[in-house]
Amino acid sequence: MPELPEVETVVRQLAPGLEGRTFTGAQVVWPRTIAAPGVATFRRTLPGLRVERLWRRAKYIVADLAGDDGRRRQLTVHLRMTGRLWLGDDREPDHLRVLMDLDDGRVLAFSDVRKFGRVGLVKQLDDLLPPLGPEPLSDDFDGEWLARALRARKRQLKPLLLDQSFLAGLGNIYVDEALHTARLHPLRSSDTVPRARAHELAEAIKVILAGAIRAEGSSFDTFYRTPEGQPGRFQDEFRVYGRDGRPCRRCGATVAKILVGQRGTHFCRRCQRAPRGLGQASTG
DNA sequence: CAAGACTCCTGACGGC
DNA sequence: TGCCGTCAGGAGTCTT
Repeated sequence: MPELPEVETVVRQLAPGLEGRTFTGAQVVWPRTIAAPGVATFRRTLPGLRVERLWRRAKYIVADLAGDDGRRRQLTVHLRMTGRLWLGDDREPDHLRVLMDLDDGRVLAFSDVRKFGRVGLVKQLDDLLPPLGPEPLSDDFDGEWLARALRARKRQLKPLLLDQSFLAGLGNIYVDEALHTARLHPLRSSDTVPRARAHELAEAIKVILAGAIRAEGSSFDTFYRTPEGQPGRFQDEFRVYGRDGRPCRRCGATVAKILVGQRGTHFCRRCQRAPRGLGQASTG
């Protein structure tokens, strides 16, 4: 599922072909995909708006738009689970949800098997984006910040790191990978993490995300593909995600899978010690 | 505030 | 072969 590295890859591949182009029209195949405004307003507003810059915030793809008449808007795309965004051809005719025409004759296409993805068009980004924590690859996020932030809360690490208002961009895969690298149990309470381990976790998050971006994301099923149609390569470097029942790549113990907050959670019982007060029963 | 359940969706997959 | 139940999960919402 697209997380920060996958969304970043989409932005990097699309930006050169999209920046400078002007939208000329739009078709909405599945109305609920449009988060804002209404479908009619979306279709009426988009034509004439030129893409000044394509960038990413958390897992949102954002296009800054400007019209000759001085209008300013921002187009947002959230891929959620199975959304795909690409430029140009008529590849993948199935599951198309929104088609946005460009002045060079190409189309910015959004497809989405499970229909969770959303496209928005707003005057101000704050009108659409929920509260978001810092970007994990920015200087705003480091071991010191994380140590304090963990201590200020009292929440299980896994759900906390998935919480976009705490830290932006992580999803199920990279949280499991980062906790494994930092040898922290997913159910451990955030306020019990020692300062040094918080620094390790922050470093793990940065290293893993950067590595995943270099590998153009992770593709372990048929869903995520880059805008150029290629699968990512980071799945080959997974340490725990999807590896339940197989040996831990660090210590050889069998990787466990439990449910945490309705999400499959993979970890090594030997490398990632159960926190005090959590018996075997509650750790799966 | 924390945590769990529920919802939105479809396709893949296991069992019979 | 086909039918049915289950599972997967990002994130918003609601309940405990």
